[in-house]
Amino acid sequence: MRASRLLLPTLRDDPADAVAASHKLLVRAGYVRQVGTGLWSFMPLGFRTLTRTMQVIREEMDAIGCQELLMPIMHPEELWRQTGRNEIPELFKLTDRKGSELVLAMTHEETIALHAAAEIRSYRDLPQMWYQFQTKERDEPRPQGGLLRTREFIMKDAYSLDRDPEGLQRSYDAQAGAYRRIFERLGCQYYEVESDVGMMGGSAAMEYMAPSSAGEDRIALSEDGSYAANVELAVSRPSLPDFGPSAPIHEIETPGITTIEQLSEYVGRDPRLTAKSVIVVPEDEQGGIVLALVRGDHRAHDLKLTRAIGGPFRPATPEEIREAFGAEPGSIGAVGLREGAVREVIVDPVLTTGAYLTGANRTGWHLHGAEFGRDFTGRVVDIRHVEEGELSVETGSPLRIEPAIEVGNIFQLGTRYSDALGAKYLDESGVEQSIWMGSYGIGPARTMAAIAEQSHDERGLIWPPAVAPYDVWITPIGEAALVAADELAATLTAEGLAVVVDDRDSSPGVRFADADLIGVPHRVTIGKRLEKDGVISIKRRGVEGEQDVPVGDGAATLLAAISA
RNA sequence: CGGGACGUGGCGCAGUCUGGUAGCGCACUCGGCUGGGGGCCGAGUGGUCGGAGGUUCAAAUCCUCUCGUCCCGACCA
Repeated sequence: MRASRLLLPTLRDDPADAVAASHKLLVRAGYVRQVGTGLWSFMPLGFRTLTRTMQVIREEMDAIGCQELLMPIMHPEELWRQTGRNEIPELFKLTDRKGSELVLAMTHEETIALHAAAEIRSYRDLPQMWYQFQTKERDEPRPQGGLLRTREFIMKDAYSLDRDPEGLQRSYDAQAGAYRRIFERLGCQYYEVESDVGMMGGSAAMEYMAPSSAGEDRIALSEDGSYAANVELAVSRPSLPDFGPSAPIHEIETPGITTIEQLSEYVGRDPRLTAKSVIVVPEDEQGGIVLALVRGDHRAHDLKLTRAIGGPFRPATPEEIREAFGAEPGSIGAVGLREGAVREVIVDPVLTTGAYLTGANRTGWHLHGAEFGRDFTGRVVDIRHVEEGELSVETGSPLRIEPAIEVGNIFQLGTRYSDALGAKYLDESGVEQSIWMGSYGIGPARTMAAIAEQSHDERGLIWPPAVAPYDVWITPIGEAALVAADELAATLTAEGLAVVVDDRDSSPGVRFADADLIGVPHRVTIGKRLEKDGVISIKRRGVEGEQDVPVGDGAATLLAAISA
């Protein structure tokens, strides 16, 4: 392919509104263009990389016996009412000319369960695995970072149908294996981590996380590699203070002390010997205040606390705190609460051993030596934010916390969707049973962006070979060089490679800069040295130095490098 | 949803405070030189200053409303 015929809308400057590296580079290199907030076109270059990414995914899905199909984006809202997911705020809704209510699918569990209900009759029909590449629509509160978070995106979504939990586990494991091979082949560095089931519901879930500073998620990883989890549900062993002997609880005066730091300093005790009161108001009809207790040096994790409460919440106002506890914020604790002051006390498990310094519910006073069970109580739920340096529960290996981009996930859904839509089968003894479902997603465009985040330099993108839009970029300098370039391109193309001959009339420097920005793995320069020495230069993107080879060996050298 | 910022040729920006004939760089077109890292010279094309309303002799500039986009906090491939 001649570059002069390609749409290569490269930009010299970073787009002004871009922050993420992948956003800047994919726009600058001419891969994508924005249509609106969270809405992107894939230009020809970008579409090639997207297509190659999807092809790797397709091959690995096919390899585990997952069958490709295609379902519509627009669904009757009634279908979503059956699972209650029509209430999700991210769901786009519309009405047709007859007044029928429709939704734009954000995922396809309902549709799969609908088809399973209609087509699966017997245990002999199971197991099944189906997948598609289909557009998803999500009314995101905040699209972000170019391709990293969009309102419309193509997802590879796969679904498994099994007769029982054991079958589901086998399908889930097969998908996990395929996912590892996919990210491996794509050249996307990733971690497989335990994750929250979120809006999908279900029993088990893992996320495939591409480490990147642009990531919105945080994952906890043990140094020995044995533990990896999203901080949304990560657990750890915190360091323990020396509690000393148990003593009766007693009040101490702490004038003007409102923070853990002040308290710890004032009484001269380790912050790990204090308990912190987090006071929140659940945003539901039930009303009331929740008092959540974590150790003084710890933080409550919002999502963990949301799960513990069973729904969203907001911080309590100082007025609400004064009214419920009869004391100012900063002196609040769980000991000696009056009847009905709070809806519930939630206690982080760390606090169930030892004695703590905590608010006395009397302004300017704290309590020494409060012990769980003796002096205060509450529902024990892990709500603690795991911190860097804490130890893995299993092996005691230290944890580090890294930002990452969620590029894929797998869920064991169970029977939630099949029950809602009546997806059942008859077993060997003629008894009707629920179908066990799993769902498995990958965002190819987000994956592409994650790879761009992980693999670039100051000159531009550096694509892993599997996802590069072209395999070889040839820059001829001069008339004779162009002839040689076309010959080399023809040879390589016949071998199945995608090759660009940059015949544009720009100066060599401009063309080199474009080739580097676009990030094609192998670049060939054909110039003066062809006539002088009969050699051409081959350069690997992202690797220092060039290799001069006789023009006749060019194709063989490239083919060897590419198949290596 | 809360908070902040920005909309001026295709891209990146100045001009706005203090109203007075819309500018710079890049890109693009033509001619010439150049040809292994965004090269040089010359001549050009292209903008209802996001939109609407208002104030004024006069609005990119002041006022009101509105639309759009980005970033920071709660949600997810």
